Amino acid sequence: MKTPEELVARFREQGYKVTPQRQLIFRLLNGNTAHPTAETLYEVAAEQMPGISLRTVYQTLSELSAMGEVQHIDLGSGAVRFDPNVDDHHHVVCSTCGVVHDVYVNQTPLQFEGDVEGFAVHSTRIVFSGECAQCAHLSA
Amino acid sequence: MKTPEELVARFREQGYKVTPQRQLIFRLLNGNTAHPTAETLYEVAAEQMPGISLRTVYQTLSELSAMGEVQHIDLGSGAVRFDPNVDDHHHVVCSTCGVVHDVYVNQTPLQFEGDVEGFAVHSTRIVFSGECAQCAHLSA
DNA sequence: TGCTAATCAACAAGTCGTGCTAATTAGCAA
DNA sequence: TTGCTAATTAGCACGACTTGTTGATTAGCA
Ligand SMILES: [Mn+2]
Ligand SMILES: [Mn+2]
Ligand SMILES: [Zn+2]
Ligand SMILES: [Zn+2]
Repeated sequence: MKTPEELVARFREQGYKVTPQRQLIFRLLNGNTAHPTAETLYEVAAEQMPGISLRTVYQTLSELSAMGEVQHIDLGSGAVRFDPNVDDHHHVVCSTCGVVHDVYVNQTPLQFEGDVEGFAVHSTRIVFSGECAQCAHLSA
Repeated sequence: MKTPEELVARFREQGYKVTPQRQLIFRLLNGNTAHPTAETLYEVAAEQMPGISLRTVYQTLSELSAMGEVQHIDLGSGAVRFDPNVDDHHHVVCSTCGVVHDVYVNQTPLQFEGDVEGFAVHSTRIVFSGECAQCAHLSA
């Protein structure tokens, strides 16, 4: 994702108004590695701006997604998570606590075999599931 | 997934009754590579057994899933898909028509780097997205 | 044969996300 | 500064998917 300042410029170029709500969301996403859901982002936003609506958070995330500034990640476990990291990367997910971390896989593009003659791969998503160090500690 | 005959035995062992509905679902899943949703499986089932309920299809799929006989795959695009293939395999998905095919990746386990000290990987899911040969043909 | 699980219809509910409306606010261009 | 119009808000509804519940009926199997 671009910096909040660059996003402000980008939004103005596109004819979108630069509102305090949007700017707050830009700042909250900037450098955010938590892979938040819209809901959790809303909760943090509401602390700094009581009265902001969940609807607006969803709306701004959709705009950023359409602009390619954030990625949305569906791990199949409830709500979609939003990721300001749009580099080519993948994820590890702790099955116990649900934490999500970025990982980088360098053997890509991956080779595969199967009955998929002529299939043109555009993107590859890898999700590693398991148990994080903290959860392993607690259960030990 | 085991064969329908083996599943019948397995269900009886577990104290589950072997009903015509369950047996039909066993047969419909056997060798099924379509990665159907509960709904699509229900539609096919209803042709052969008018009156079977969607609820029962969901129920039986849950039982099979709990027994490890089917896998459920959430591609983040609507309903969960069910897969009687429980081998270690992965999927290609056509973004245009939604078709899902099995693929096998042999350079697993994959290496990755990131801020994930001490994370124990239990499973890896890979989804290749792109365009299938048929869709490429039609759009050309 | 009889106990009990399974099924069914019908409906509700929960989660996630979007749509809509009407009123208010406020960004920004002229 | 003014004025057009987008944006926000509250509030409610809805759609998709899945599970829960209830009460009546069916049927598996010991
Ligand atoms: Mn990420
Ligand atoms: Mn499969
Ligand atoms: Zn954990
Ligand atoms: Zn296709």
